[in-house]
Amino acid sequence: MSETELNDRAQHLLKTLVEKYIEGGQPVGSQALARDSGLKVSPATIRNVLSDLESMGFISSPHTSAGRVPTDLGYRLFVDSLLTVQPLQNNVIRQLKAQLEADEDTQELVHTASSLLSSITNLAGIVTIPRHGDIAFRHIEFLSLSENSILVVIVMNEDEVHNRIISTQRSFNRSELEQAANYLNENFAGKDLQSVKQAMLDELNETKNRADELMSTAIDLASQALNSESKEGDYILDGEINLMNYAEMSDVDKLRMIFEAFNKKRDVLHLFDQVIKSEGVQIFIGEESGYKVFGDCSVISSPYQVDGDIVGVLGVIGPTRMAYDKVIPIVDVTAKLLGAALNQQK
Amino acid sequence: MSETELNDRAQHLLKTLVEKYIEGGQPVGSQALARDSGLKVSPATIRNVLSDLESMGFISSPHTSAGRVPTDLGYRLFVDSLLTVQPLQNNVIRQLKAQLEADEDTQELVHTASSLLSSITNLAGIVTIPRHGDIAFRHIEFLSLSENSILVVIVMNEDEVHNRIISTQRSFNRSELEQAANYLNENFAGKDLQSVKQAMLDELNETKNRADELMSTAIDLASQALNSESKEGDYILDGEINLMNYAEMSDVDKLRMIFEAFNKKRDVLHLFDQVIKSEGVQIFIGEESGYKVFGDCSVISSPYQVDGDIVGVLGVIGPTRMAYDKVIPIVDVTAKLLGAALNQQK
DNA sequence: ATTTAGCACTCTTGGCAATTGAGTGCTAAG
DNA sequence: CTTAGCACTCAATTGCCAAGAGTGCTAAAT
Repeated sequence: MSETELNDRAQHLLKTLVEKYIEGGQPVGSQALARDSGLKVSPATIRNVLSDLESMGFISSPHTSAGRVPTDLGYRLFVDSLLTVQPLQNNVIRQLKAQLEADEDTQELVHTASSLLSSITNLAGIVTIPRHGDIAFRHIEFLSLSENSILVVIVMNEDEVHNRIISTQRSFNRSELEQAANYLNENFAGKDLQSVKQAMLDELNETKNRADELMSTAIDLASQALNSESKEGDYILDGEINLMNYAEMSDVDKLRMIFEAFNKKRDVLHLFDQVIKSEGVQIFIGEESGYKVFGDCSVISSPYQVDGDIVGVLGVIGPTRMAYDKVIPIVDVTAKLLGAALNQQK
Repeated sequence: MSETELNDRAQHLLKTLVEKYIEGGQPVGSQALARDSGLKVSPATIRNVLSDLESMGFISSPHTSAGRVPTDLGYRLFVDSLLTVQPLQNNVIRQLKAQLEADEDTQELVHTASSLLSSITNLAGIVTIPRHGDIAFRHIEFLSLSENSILVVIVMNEDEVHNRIISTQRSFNRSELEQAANYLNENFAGKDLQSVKQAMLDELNETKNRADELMSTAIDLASQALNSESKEGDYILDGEINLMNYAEMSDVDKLRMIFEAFNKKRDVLHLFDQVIKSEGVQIFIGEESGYKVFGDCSVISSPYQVDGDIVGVLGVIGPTRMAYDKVIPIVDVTAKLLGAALNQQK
């Protein structure tokens, strides 16, 4: 059989093989398949099929006398066209909904989502901090801390509070700071962050001419604080420890590298950048992710949206051998429910 | 030899044994000791001494034909009276100082301290959030988010900003909120948090009579927000991953339990509670900590103080077999420098 | 009384078959 | 195209042996 297309039987066998391997973690042999596939064929026949599947790259055997194990490609075919996803249990949905709706602010929400993902799937849960295309400046407050340091509190969007301490050349008294804050609040509240920045810069040039030092400094301070607020992507991780439960992660070295990657964040964010562009659940299997560290892992992820705009990505990461049928719908609805909860908050 | 007191030679041998074991990680035998102890005695003599040390519980042998390994008790004697601590290199002190002084706020400082501890020692660094006996109320701000939720921003002490969203029965307009904030800021700024709370409660009763609804609500809001601010002990952990580098931690199960303990925080905080009461560096070796999870770990910790008051604890945690002579002084000076940096910030 | 050499003993470690068992690939017959 | 039969491969286990490290004990030496 040298066709490129797989016939039904081959597909069915691949499917049961992957299912059995996911369940048991042991290489699956022809006997076991003959017994459990439901097909009325002998092990020998199955061996022929397996041999084909192997030469097509869907499965491989660790060594001669072991059974077969799915390759990344095998998993790929499995999730793309063989998988029958488990319908999500109602109580899981209810649990998710209840927990997410209880939260009051964005930060909490993101944490809860991450924690729910990890605890329900027993994998590591990741949720990126949502970033709105238009960050609306809302309110600013200056507080003098000492001679030459000022605490700036900025509220953006609905409920995001940021605070930064900035150093100044000279000291300001309370009324100066109050005036500056008032000025900024009255003129810029509700405006888009980008345009605020621009307006501030323009203003800065103008006021410099007018030598209105206070305003100039106020603007300076605010934009300093705003600038350093471009944290540009961060995520909340939860349940990394779950990964330690899996046999395929029993190598401490591998584990360490994965944990290091989590700490550095760069790679994970990069990976998620690809997800943010597309809709729906996205799956990276093993090497597909492009990162060697995650060579034995799969990532199941989905963007989530507020107001129809994608504002972030969430997902789970775990061993390649994971229960895709259960995890995929969980990631899917969590993304939807998180979006809904964020929407409601407005 | 059945004395309870150890003679000089026995002490010296225990010392070199511990040193050699810390260095090499292998059980140390009589030959090795005869060679490296500097004593002019034969292995046979040393064996006699080792036998005594073993029966006194300071060392033990994994099996008959292996050398000896220090027990927790052996380590204890070692750190208590045999250890010669390494004087800290000047450039390490300079590095610590420079990095800590660069930080502007308490949060940053605590993070930096934790990160420095872990990176210098290659162990896990822990720093508890400082807690001042008198938390001074400084400034409050209300911002209406929606119909029935209000964002409360409270600044306490020098630079600690907390924000909370609270739900309200009815909606407030901007000037109402401004008035309320002004009232609180004018009357309570600078006061101790406890007395503010009390004053607020008193005020609340009064104003209820006067039916001054706005003030009453303002006070209510503020105290609600303040109440939920009693997070009562938390710490910043850094470099857990370092622990994965040690051979004695190569058991994934053990590692997982330790990481779980870090996540739950309870046990670590409990342990640190004992440190906060005493001055100077405190060491828990293996089982001494009282927590099975840390049975193979030692904790080296020290309280740190601001204005002469102990406000927190920092330390490192790592395998029992660690370089005590180097780590102890590092923890010591880090505690002092963190205290100094916090002081300076005021 | 302490130290030490000598020696028997114990226990781990590594290497080297031998055996077992699972699973395969091939071939020839159905 | 399917399947029974069979030889073959390879990992995993077992038992065994030798080497090496280190000990404890005893008896002699200091």
